[in-house]
Amino acid sequence: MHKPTTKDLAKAAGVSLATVDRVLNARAGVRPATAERVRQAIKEINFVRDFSAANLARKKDYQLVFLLPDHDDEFIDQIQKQIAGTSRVLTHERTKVSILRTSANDPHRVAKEIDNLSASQIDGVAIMAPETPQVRDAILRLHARGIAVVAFVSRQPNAKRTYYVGINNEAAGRTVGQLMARFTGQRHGTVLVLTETMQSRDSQERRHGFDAITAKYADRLTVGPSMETYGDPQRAEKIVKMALQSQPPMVGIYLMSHDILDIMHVIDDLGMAQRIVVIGHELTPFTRARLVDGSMDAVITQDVGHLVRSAIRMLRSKITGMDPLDSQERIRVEIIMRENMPEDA
Amino acid sequence: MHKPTTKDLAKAAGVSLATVDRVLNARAGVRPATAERVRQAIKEINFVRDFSAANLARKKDYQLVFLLPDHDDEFIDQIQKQIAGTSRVLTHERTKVSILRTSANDPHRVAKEIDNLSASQIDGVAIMAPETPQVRDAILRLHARGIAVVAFVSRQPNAKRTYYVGINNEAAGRTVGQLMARFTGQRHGTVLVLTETMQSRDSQERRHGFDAITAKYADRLTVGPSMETYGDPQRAEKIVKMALQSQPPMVGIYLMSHDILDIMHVIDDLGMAQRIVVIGHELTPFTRARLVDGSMDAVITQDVGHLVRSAIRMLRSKITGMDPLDSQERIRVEIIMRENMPEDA
DNA sequence: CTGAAAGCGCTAACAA
DNA sequence: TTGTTAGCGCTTTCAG
Repeated sequence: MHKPTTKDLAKAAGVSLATVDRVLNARAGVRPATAERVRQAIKEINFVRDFSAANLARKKDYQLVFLLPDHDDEFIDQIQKQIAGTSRVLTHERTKVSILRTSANDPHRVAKEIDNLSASQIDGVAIMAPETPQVRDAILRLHARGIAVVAFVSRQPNAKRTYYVGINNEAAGRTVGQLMARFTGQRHGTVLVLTETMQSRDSQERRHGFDAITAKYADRLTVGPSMETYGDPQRAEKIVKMALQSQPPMVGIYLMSHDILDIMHVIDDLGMAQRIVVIGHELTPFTRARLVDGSMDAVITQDVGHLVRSAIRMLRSKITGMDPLDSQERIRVEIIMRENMPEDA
Repeated sequence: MHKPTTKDLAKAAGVSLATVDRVLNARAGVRPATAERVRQAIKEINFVRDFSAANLARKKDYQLVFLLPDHDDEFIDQIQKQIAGTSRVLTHERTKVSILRTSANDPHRVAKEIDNLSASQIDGVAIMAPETPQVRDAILRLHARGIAVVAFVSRQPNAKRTYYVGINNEAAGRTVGQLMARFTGQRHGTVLVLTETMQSRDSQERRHGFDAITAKYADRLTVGPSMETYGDPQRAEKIVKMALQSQPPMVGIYLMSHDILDIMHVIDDLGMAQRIVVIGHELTPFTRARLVDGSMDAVITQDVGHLVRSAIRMLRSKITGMDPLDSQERIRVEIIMRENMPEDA
């Protein structure tokens, strides 16, 4: 027998195609009894919807937008590139995605931007923005308007029902901790933790995971407090120089932010990268080069292409009601060294 | 303006829908001049095909098969599970995949099986089998019959035009080498390399990569020849016990095959796993447990779900002529430790 | 509240 | 060699 279609379903339930369609799409105007009859028939004949046929008939393009911080760094850059690279494939899936940049540090502006979105013809939004009450509320407003939302790269734990597409930052921190411990061999010394800011929840989670592991090595590793650079190279330099004086001597540096160009240049200038274990986040052209020349030892990263595709799939599945393949959506905490660096950009 | 359809294309080229369809699908019976006219029009109006509509109209299911070795181990098991898990999603894509098991060590049987396939109603095959002349020829016969083929997990470098879905084994070996060097700290000692067999090209590639890195640490690491267990626990035990006598003492073990249950039990019984760095391949329930209890230090793996999906996508794209998104198909050499172990099975 | 019928973009007989 | 036409499985007016 062939796979049952809406026609079969209509026959089985003793109704017309239109009615079948109505209950399939949970539209109003069907007597509860009738609806129930259809639902029964679905079980009986084991009906499964053909979504591509539905999309074809609907003749509708799904409009998605990525809301990204307007601050420019390599990581954001990669995200943009991946979004662009995906769009060709998306044409075949009746999906259009655009990018919107907004000031990451002004919660009100972000919230405003989100509200604008909910007014326009948008079906889904991936939001990358620090968690704030304003943003959280704006997200809830999106939900209320029936617009699909996912939290992208930055978790939004207080915006209920908001799926998170991104790495588990605590696991990432733990992983760095373990690598730091192992890569420093049996050496005794201090470890410097450097970040742009500890304001963000991501940083806090990473630090938490990092400490959980390094605590086990307290007999030989002394981990200082997280030093914040506020994106200021001068400040970064002072911090690193200071740390160099420490007793016992410095054996490792954990670069916690993904924006680490300035900091790495400072470390370079002091000529210590080769002697010290340096571990950071995100695989970018810059960190890639550092892994190759040995000035960084490992990078913890999330596959940006996967991140983008996963966000899109999740949005689409929320919009169409078709549920996703969970195992495909899990974002892995990847360890990259020179030896297992993927070849492409 | 709306996205151009075949109708627009027909109008633009001054031909009928049927003719458009013929050139789109490279079918015979079109005068070259006419075909050219259509091709011109495609450029001009920037036409892109709607594949899901095409599939709908074709009313055809794509039949794919995975040809797997009939030897049972955890890795094969995971592959089967992932194939099963993917099938739900595949229903929406008009794709049916089945699994065929065959004796991996008998090239003639494998080739026979492949030939049978080419007789039946199959559109694409993913083949996991050691490279042999027989298999290579059988694969070429598939190509000749217009059946899509990919080499799955095992490369087929001599079967021309056969795309490989799997990890770069040399890079995997290099990665293990680097981890071994770093995880052993500054210690001096010997490293045991254990494998089921060195017959397979995969093993040779891994070994090659491994040596390339450990050679740099020759001053403190002595790496012995690859010891083959032939799947015999007794033999494994003898080898390991022998290695334990070595001077300088053993500091690490590289388990090169993915079938390592027996070997690990031997290592356990000798009570040395905790003192020695043990690195192996593939994340399975078994290796997962070893990472947790600390008897293994790291595992190099390829995401099996990704592997399966990628093979399917490549086959489908070969069949439909729709080209894939390269960046999505790159299979990564993943490093898994206890800290970054993905949660699910 | 329910149904009949036209059509989404493409394919595949069947005619011409 | 080319065109006409009836669908594929589903949605969506528009009547009833």
